[in-house]
This record gives sequence, C-alpha cells and structure tokens, in this order.
Amino acid sequence: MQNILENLTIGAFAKAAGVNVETIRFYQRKNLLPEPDKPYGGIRRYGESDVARVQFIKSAQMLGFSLDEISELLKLEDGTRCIEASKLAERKLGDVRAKLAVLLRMEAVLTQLVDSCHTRKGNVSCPLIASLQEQKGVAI
Amino acid sequence: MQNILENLTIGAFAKAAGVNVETIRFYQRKNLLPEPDKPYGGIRRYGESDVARVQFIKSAQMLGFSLDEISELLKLEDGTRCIEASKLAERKLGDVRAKLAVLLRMEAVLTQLVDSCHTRKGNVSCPLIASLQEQKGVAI
DNA sequence: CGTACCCCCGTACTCAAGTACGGAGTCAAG
DNA sequence: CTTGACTCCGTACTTGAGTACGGGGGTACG
Repeated sequence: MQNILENLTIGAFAKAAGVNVETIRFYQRKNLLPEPDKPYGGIRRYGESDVARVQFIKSAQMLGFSLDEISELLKLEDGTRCIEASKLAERKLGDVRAKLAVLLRMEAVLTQLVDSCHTRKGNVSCPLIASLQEQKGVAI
Repeated sequence: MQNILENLTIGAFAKAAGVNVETIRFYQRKNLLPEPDKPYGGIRRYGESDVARVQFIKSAQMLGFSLDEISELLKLEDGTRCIEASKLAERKLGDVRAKLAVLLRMEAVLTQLVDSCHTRKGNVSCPLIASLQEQKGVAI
C-alpha cells in the first residue's frame, strides 16, 4: 500500500471517495470536512484521511443519520473534553442501539423467509411488521 | 388491551401512528398504504394494522431505507411467490447485514469511549472513522 | 338552524441533501 | 505562450419526503 492517496486535487479526491466534487464543497460549507488552506492563489490538496472522512459520512448516512447528526459524531472523532464527549456519546449510543435492535429483528425475519423459501414452494409472506411491533412491548 | 384502534378516522389514525394526516395521504399516493374503500360519499376508516404499517415505515426510515426500498420490504410483508420473494429477501438481507456490520462497529467504539471517559478525565477522541476503515479490508 | 370540526382532494410550498452551471483564475504539456 | 483540463466560488436548479393551504362537502351539538 503506497500513499497514492496523498496530495490529491479536489477532483481526484472526489473520485477516490466515490462522490462528486460538488458534494465535497457542499460538505466543506457544512463544516463536515476541513478546508485545507491553499498556497495563496493556488489549489488545495487532500489526503487519505479526507477520503476516509467522506466515506464515514456516507456510511453513517446509509444508517439513517442526518448530516447534522453526523457532524456530532465527527465531533467525537475529532476529540472533545470528556464531560461533553461522554454525554454526546451516550446519546449516540442510544440511537445506535435502537437501530441495532430493529435491524436484528429484520435480519432474523428475512433469514427465516429465505430459509423457508428453500424448503417449501408457493407463496410466502414475512412478518416484518409484527416482529417490530412486539419490540415495543419488550423492555430493553 | 381493547381494540380501541379500530374504526379510526384518518385524523385519529394519524395521531395513533404519530404522523400527520398529510403524511398518511402521501403514503397512500405512493402505495405504501392501502386506501380502504369508503362507503360512497362517506369517510374511510382505518385499523390497528394500518397503524402498525406506518410505524414500520417510520422505523425502516430511521435505518436509512428510502420509501422505494421500504415499498419492497412491504412487498415481502404482503406476500409474494417464493421465487421472487427469496431473491428480494436475499438482497435486503445483504443491505441489512451491511448496516449491522457498521452499526456494531460504531457501538463498540462508542461504548469504549464512554467507558474510558468514566475512568480517565481530560480530552478524548474516538476512532470512529478508523474503525469503519478496517472493515473494508476485512472479508465478510 | 348555524357553526364548528372533521373529511376529501388537489395544488403549491418547504427543507435537506445534493447537482448543475458559468465566469474567472491556474497550471502543465506541447 | 497558448490551449485544454482543472480549480474556485457563487448562484440556481433538482429530488425525496413531506407540509401547508383552500374550496367543497358531511355531521354533530347547542
């Protein structure tokens, strides 16, 4: 692994991160990405950590976090004083665990569906809704 | 538990589901909810299963599924022939597991952060990004 | 009987998260 | 030293997911 991923122009950076240039700029305006300072009148350069940061944003988005929430997660990444960090982290942990609970249910139901399709034929349905309903009655 | 949740007007339905009336109508236009037929010139009535369906939609949205994806999940719920169902379910299972993998990492990192804040003081940061990066190298 | 609160349906507006566009500057290759 | 590709930055447009608005109709109660 060489550090091909250093000294990237914004175009190469965007390509490496799998988004387009405008998205990068958009994230910079939102302060999700640092805007590296540029050699006066020149062009900015980006590196591997920037790429990873964008990929993190994208992953978190897939999990239903909004950019505002992601910006909080990034605050944790970037480091804060323990008192605030731990408060924030605990909240986020709550969100994460709630999502996990739902996803685990879904996984179970879908797995069962696939299995039963392998053994039986014909029509099947899949109690996704019911599986989540029970959850509400159950203590966490 | 009485079935207070039967014979609801759209207003009561929306309230029970925790969304507003326009959202219900919007979902109906998108065919995420069945539009019960109404006594000609009268008003439509809704029941518990409709409420559960909306709550399912909301849960799935929190997990980053789009309404189009949710409509596929609902197809599974509503029952289809095995051949298609199982294909679809397998794809969805892939999505679900990918999300799970990321969430589990996040949970681990956040938990660790909270723990280490309880024992140490000062500044902390939290390798959220790094934890997801490793994932890409690892076989699933 | 009227008036107040729903329902129905259609159109129009909003907000988050991008995407697209365009003029001006920069830079590397020929 | 020009040309073509790329950067910079600002403004404007688009899309998904709702929200709001408004006219026309029940009905229920005071």
